Amino acid sequence: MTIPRATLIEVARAANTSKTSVSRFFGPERDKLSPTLKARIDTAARALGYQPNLMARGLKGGGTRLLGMLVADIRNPFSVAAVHGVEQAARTRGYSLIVCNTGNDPAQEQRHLALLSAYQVEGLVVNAVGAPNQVLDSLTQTGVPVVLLDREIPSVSSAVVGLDNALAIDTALDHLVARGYRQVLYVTNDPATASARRERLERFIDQSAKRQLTAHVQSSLDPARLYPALKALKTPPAPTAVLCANGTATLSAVQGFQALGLTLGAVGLMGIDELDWCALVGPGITTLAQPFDAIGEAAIARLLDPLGTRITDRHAPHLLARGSTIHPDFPLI
Amino acid sequence: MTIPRATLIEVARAANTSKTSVSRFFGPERDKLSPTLKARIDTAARALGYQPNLMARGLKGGGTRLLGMLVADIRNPFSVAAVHGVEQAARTRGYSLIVCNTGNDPAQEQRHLALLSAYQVEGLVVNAVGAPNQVLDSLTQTGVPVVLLDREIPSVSSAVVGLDNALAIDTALDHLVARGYRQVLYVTNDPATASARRERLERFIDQSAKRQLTAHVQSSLDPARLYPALKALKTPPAPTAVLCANGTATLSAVQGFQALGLTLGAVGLMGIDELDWCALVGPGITTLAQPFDAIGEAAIARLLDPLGTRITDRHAPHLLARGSTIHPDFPLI
DNA sequence: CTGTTAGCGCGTTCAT
DNA sequence: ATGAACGCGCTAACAG
Repeated sequence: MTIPRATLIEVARAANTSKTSVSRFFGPERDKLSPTLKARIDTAARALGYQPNLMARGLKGGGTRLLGMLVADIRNPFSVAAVHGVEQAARTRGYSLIVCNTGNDPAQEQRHLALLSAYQVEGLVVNAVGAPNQVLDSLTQTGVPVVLLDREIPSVSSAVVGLDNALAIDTALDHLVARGYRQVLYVTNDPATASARRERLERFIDQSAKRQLTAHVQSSLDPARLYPALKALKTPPAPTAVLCANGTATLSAVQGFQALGLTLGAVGLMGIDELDWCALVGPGITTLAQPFDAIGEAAIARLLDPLGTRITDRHAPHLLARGSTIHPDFPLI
Repeated sequence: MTIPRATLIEVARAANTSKTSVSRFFGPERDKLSPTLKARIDTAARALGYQPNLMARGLKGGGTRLLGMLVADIRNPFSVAAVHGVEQAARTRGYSLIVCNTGNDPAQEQRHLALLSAYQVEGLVVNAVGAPNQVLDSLTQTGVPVVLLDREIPSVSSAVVGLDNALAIDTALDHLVARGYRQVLYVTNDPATASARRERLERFIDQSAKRQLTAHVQSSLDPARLYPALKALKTPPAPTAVLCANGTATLSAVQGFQALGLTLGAVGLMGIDELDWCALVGPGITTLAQPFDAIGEAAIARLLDPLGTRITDRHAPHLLARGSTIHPDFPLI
């Protein structure tokens, strides 16, 4: 009982005209049609419930108006926000987005990349997990623009769009210093696997020294390694804060605080990435929010406006100061 | 400097054979080729970096292997989990997913539906916000299977896959009763706009009566209306709990608890939908988690296995009991 | 302004 | 086992 979908030809027949005119009616050349013809086509198309087949259109060279996005882990709030930002920007320009989740698996990443290319996407936003050089190179070679989101890939020269990591670290340290903390433990998950984590870590080491802070680094979120590091903060020699490299690290740190009975504020806590619950835990957790709308817009702009050399790739974070960085000895006025 | 993507014909030429053989090589008829030919084609294709054009394939009737998913609000954790579940199930069967976010806007919903149909998706998973009867009907009429996720649509007969709402409410009430609560405030956002909310609310009214609980309903999350309702719970006549219809309601309730100084447990709190932070707030918030893997799998099964009449559409929640439903007068043994 | 013709890249008969 | 020819739905020259 399934009626096949109406085609251009059927509409043309019903409207007593040719394919071309109908095609024009749905394209940018609609003006070049006489009012009478337009009316005829309109009624015919409406009556048949006609909808252009975007696939066939893409075949000829009209473009698929499809963009691909590769995400490391869709369940990570960072990815969700990024997808949303990119999607918004894409829709604004009349593009749709195929989102693929790699689940942090490089093999999946390769497969999905191949798949997206097979779907003739006109551009690709990649939040990489592995280093799919080959695929990406062959892709750019065929003229498909690629933008890297948050993470760069060794030997891939595409633009990287994301947070200004150096500025983020600087902002965080400035805030912690202003709030009276003199010693900082930096908590991050494996810096080897993502360029953004490396950038942040390096900047932290560099700038904490410049600010004369006592700095420590904990580069594993495994409780067996993280908790001892936190425990050492219980009776600190100076006001001490924990700075978390991203949302995942913040989550682990908060769990650690609760498990070990640390008091938010007495030991400061601050994280990069804003999460739903950061305002809810205890006195609220101070965070640096990423401007995902701007980032998504920039990614799409890089993809679709090849001329745009003045596009901002590195975006400033937004500080959300809350109770977790108020030390009891330095209450706010 | 962009080299156009290699086509079937070019591979054929390079391998000194015909289009057909190359086509067979990439299709299910690969066995029907002689080993020598297979080898020739393989090297040629590899050398040219050939990848079949899935768009062109779809044109002839081979199917696009594309599925569409429409989501009410991608930033809602419910949607994220649902997308993930559906995507997993789709990939397992070799299908890709175009995810469209309606942002709770019925107009956008209509547009995206039209778009997905234009992309020749072979099936559609819809988490509706409005009531796009027309589009959906014409879609099913052309043979595109549709599955409704969580929310049914008036006068659309497609299967609805999601949580077993009645069972969820029953489970919640049983838990609250077992934990000693005798009075329950049910907090929900507008029940008019989503069938799942209605189902839950009705079941709550029905079953709370059956269990001889004193029941109240608060059907707005606006602080101006919600907070007074919560305030009334501060000095309750009997052990009282708040039951939240979904993650959004839980968030609002927690904020209310904090703003009004209610103690979790002394006033019980329980929510449908598990969220990252539920384990972190105070003594932890008791929730009912939705089994999204099973739900996604069921949705895809309904779409792709037309024979499957034994598919389970309504799925049992998973109780995560935590401290927010431990009343001080009834500590656990 | 409008219609005619020729592909786009691929799967699919139907021959060989 | 292999290849030639046709058509999918549409857009892009190219006429009128």
